[in-house]
Amino acid sequence: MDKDPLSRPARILAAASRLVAHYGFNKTTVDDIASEAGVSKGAVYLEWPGKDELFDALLAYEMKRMLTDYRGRIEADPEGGRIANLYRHALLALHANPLICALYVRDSRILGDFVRRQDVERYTSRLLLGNESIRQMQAAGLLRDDIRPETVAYLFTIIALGFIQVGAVLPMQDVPQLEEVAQAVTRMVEGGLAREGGDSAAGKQAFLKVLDLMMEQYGAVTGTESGNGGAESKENSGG
Amino acid sequence: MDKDPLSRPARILAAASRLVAHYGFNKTTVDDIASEAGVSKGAVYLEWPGKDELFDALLAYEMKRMLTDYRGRIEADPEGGRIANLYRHALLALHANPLICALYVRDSRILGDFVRRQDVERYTSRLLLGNESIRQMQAAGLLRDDIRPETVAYLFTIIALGFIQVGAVLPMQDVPQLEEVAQAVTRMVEGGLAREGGDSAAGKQAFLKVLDLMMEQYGAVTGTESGNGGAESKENSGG
DNA sequence: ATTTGACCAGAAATATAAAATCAGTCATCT
DNA sequence: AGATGACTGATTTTATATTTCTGGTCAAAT
Repeated sequence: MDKDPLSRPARILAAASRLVAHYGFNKTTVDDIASEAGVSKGAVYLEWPGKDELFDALLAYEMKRMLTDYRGRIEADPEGGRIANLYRHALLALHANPLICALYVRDSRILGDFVRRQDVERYTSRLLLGNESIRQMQAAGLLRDDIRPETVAYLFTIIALGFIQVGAVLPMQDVPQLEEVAQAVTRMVEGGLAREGGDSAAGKQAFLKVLDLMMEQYGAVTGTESGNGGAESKENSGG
Repeated sequence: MDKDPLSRPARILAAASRLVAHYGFNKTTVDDIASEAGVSKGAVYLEWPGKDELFDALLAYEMKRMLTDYRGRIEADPEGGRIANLYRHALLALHANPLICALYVRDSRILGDFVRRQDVERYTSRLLLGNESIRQMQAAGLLRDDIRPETVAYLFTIIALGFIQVGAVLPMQDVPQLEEVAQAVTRMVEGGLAREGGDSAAGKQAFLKVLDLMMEQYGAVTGTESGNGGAESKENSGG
């Protein structure tokens, strides 16, 4: 721990991520973040003009981590271009990032007053598979086209919502492994929405391009140069 | 309105249902309920010893309404015994009853302090398709048996959760019709979880028996003798 | 025998003041 | 320059007093 490879802003964001994901925006002070990152409070204000801007940068940082994770999962999957796998990886990448989950479901315990001051819509609006991507999948013959793209997007939103919140609101006695649930969702999407014989490889490439565009949206967040952000392998199943 | 066919306790419960669904348990006073029902406060205490007991009766009343509605939908559907339709009707019956929805997702804005004093688990635990029913469906050859019943139940819970909450947490720009979403869910379940060639009629009969058992659990709530409770045709799609 | 609504005690909401916390600054140190 | 942390005013939290509200009762009315 004597030499942290991450740049200072990245260390601050990582510290903020840990604290905010646990205590929420309101209960996390700039002092907390600074000492967690091993710097002084002044150092934080050398990077960002205020707490709101830091939190803005944090969300962009986490979004990039999540998208990087998502991209990795798709690339590693030979059938990653199929709609069911695309959605499955989206669910898992989302699930692996508590802060983006909180953002997605607008968890006011985490977002606190920030949700009132800032516009969180721009993050959640094109978070999962958007209407355009779904249309693309239909064009590539990977998704049935006798169902409106808006309906598919809505359905995907519903399942993602439930997927994220089920642990928090329903402490069920028998919680299956995360992988098991993800497989069941995949099977449902594959069986009910996918189309046979589409060009999976083309679909993957097309979607990776969409992901790249989304990544660009969040700009070069200060201090994410070292590594991909390390968002992988954070999958605990229970709630 | 000069002669209400409902008995007094039923009128009180119906009034309570309207008020509690809108204002929540905490903000609905016994006086409010009494005047909404057109009786005095004393009359309420002639039926139930206290507010908690009234609310208990209200939940049982609404549960019976929802189950009656559910039963009606299944009976009216020639293919109502298939797992996808069974689940679809469950979603729609659930969606049509705001109070049971609130109970299902433990909406503290509606349940208020009641959730702390009373055990709401006993309602939600066997609300939707339970593990036993799912096993039954597998035995009847209507559901693939290469997936654990617990996983199916969990998946159904996830989708129901998202289905209920999507309107509240995500004011999307393009909200499809309720029927359209329900059909998409049906298609997914049918394509991904159902099995070809099971005995649909037997499945329906078996499940109707389960429903009857559930209904019995909630006993003869005072004042539900007239009609089935009138839970049908209350489907607005938006949130 | 039913039903009512004024009444009461305790709970909840509101108001006010005192204490603690925190976002942001900047003189100082390295 | 680069970084720090004591300092400050505004905000939040805590504590306390006061008022309003509401669950439950019961003598009186129907």
